[in-house]
Amino acid sequence: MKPNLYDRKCGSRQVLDRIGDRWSVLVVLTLADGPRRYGELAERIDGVSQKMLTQTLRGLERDGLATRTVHAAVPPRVDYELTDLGRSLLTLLAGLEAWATDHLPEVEAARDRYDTRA
Amino acid sequence: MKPNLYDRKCGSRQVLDRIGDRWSVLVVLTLADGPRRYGELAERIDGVSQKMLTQTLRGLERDGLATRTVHAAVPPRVDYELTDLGRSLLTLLAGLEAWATDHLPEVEAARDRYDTRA
DNA sequence: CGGAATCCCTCCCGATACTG
DNA sequence: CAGTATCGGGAGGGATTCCG
Repeated sequence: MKPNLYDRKCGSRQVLDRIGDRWSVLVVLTLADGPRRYGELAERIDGVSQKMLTQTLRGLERDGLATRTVHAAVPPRVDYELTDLGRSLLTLLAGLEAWATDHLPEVEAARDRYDTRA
Repeated sequence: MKPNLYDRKCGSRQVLDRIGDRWSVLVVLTLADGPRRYGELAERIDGVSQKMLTQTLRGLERDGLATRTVHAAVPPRVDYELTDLGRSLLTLLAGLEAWATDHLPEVEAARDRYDTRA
């Protein structure tokens, strides 16, 4: 049976939920150019709390989109990296990022129109 | 100045937030094949409440992604339809839908592995 | 039929403090 | 440095009721 995105019990909807998560998208995009340390991610992604970053990374790890590598050293060093699966998603997310920046003016114009009229 | 997705004050992030909204994605996909009535949308999208559907449609309308057309008739009839801007986004979202269904088995397998190990 | 308005509650998320 | 643990506020969202 074909996965039905519109059925709330279908797993594909849960996959979409992960994609839809704001932090997941930003984290995956940040991992585009290769492995990153925890601290690097925290620094690059403005506004993310420690808690949400960790939680997001665990989620990505659980879904097989990223790997977590602990280097035995002092101070501790942990690297996160996209898996093949994660990279296959990256392509699509990069498209979304491009769309968001490309069409930002149109969206903002539409909002102004809507708000002033209403 | 180039829009910076990682800056929380940047408008592009707000655009991403709309994309990230679970109901928005489903509504846009449901509008793929042409105009739909309010009731049709409510029926096809499992689990959406009246309130969230209306709220989502208002949001899409505000951002210029969809139009709302009221037909003067009894009983009332309201059609929603994607704009050109909305259709340009549809392409990307359809890609996400395909990814979600295609890679669902891999994601579920990864989850099982993660959960049994932990 | 297609909403708007209200109540109400959950749980998401941020802030803070502590640890290996 | 890279987390975990805990607490509390606030927004998101469901259920219900009423309206044009």
